[in-house]
Amino acid sequence: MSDVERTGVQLELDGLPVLQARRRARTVALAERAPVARVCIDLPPQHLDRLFEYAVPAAMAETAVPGVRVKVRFGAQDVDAYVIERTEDAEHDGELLPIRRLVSAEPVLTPAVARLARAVADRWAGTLTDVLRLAVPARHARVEAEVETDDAPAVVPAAGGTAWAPYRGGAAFLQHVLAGGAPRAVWTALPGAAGLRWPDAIAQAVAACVLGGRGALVVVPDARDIDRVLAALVDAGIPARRAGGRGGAVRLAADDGPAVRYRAFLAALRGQADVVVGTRASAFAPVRELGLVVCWDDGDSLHAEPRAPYPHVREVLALRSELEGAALLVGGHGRTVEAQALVESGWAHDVSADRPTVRRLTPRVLALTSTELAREGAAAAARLPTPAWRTLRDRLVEGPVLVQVPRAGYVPAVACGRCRASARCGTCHGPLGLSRADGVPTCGWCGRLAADWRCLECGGAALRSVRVGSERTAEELGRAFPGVPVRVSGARAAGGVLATVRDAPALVVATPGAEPVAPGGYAAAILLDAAVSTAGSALGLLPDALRRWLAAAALVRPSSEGGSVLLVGDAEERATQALVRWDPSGLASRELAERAELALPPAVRMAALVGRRDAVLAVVRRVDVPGLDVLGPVPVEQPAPVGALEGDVRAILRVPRGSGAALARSVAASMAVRSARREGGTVRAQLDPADLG
DNA sequence: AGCACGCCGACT
DNA sequence: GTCGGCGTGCTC
Repeated sequence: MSDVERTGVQLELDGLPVLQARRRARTVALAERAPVARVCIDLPPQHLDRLFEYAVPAAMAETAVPGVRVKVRFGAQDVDAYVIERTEDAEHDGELLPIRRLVSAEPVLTPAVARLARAVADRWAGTLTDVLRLAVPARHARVEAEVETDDAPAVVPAAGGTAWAPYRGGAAFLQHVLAGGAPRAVWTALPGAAGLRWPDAIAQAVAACVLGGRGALVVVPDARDIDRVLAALVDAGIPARRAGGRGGAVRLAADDGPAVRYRAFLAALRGQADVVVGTRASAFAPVRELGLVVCWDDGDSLHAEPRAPYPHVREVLALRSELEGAALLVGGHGRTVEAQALVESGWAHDVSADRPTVRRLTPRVLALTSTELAREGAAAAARLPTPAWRTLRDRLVEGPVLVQVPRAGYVPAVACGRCRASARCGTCHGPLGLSRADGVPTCGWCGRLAADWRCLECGGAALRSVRVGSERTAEELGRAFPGVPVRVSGARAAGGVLATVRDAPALVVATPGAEPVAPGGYAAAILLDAAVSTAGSALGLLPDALRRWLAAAALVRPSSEGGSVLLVGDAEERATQALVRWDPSGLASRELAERAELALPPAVRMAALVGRRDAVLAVVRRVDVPGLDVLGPVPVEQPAPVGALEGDVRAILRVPRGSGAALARSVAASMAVRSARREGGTVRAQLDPADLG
């Protein structure tokens, strides 16, 4: 191509209309080297998910580099785009339009992240544009222009891995990371003394990585966990990055606001920070020379991205570790079936403690089921049976006691006092609940008050509680233990989620995931309403219930210090035993075997297609993969899940595990045909759907 | 997505 | 005879 391009008058060719007449003749001097930019256009339709080529004007020869945002003319509109690569020659045979404008000279999309985003789009049958919207934060021009002086001292991490001592393979993992390797580990974390807990273990792994000259990325479920890891990183010699400094860690969370988020993003991009600790979207953070990626508590639903194409942090980081030659650490107190599959396929090492170590570090765990309580007589039926009450009383002398309640609120569900039928809203048939002792029952779906409620089954007018929430529990315990302070922690609690509580006698009532940390460990934990946690038929229900119990139990002192955990209620037997034995991988392994027998994920790969019936059927018909099994479509359950409308159907596509990539490719192709033809309605395609119902 | 072109119904 | 419906096709 010549360095001066004439986008000239297009004459009629045989049979071709004068389509290109609007490309006005204009002379643009082009870049001498690599005058072609291949760009990803920011438009949603699936059939536009490919690169388009534009000419690079000479004025942008040095600035329109891969990764920068540009404006280009696409059809009749000006659209945003990312330069993905620069090449000498165009593949497109036809005139190339010049890039119109450079939005910013900052190459925010690194080649590594661009490759990852492409792989994620392919894996989840989505578009590159959709993934880039998750991966790259909104630009903040003022932050981008901030200049820094270079005066802060460089960061020198400390060597050491004491927090890994309890785990078989832990020291080897760290050694391998330090030496520049890319080991993959699934880790079951245990409780420990201050300085030896999961944030410390992660911090020490990160320190080994940084000491070995590479950057690290830690993704945790929520902001509170970010703070815990950052605090542990300070102890490991990696302080928060200071302006003007080299090295250190930054927090990257969407709810920090655009300026703070973009500043942290730029610090990683520019290599000023070598450690990123963040939530979900930070799985795509542009860490330089990435040596280690960590996914903490991969069973937490916050790791599942709710926006298309619905990627999961664990899987994104697994992909990333392969693409960038980085080590992978997937850890938690529990063990997900998916993580167990990584171990059993031989892809990742199991890093966990042997039985004596587990017994030494964990509290004593007891299950108070109705069989255990049979000899207690009438008191057995109580929500807080006598043995649990005794434990509370005895352990409260030693320090704080944690009470985990599966439900928030006061009385989230009520039933007819006469016939026990669950109380439903007279208008929409949603579930009724109480928010206060003297309150009127309220519908959980439409919010209507049910002042003059009558049972639809028997006409009774009296209500009874069937589920008791954290607020009511706190009230009851306060009465049972007068003089003991009661704290409530939860997203919907008056004081919100508490990060810590003092090492003094107190009753700490928390919903799962909102348990505050007691620096010296809780004296005991009571896990209430165990039956609620394992009721239902959702996939992964048991390992998930165990994960929530273990998260609370892991905050309790070891049995040698009197620490004890009581599970109260008749939960599912295997989950109960797994807690008593503190054996999450055993439960996950059995669950995995069962899934293989029933042809359920992760033994197979699935795609869910949700939308109007004819639209879903059209997409399904074009999917062609060897071994494809089409289930449904069936009407989606009520209330409809997020994004689904009433009357929508869902089809499930199932293929053998090895055909997962082909399934994603075929679904994406069918969705592309759909968008090109503008078939009506909406169809949401989701690979590895979390809620299989 | 947006906009061109192209082929069939009710009207200045 | 035209103006205009929205069904395909294309956009570097």
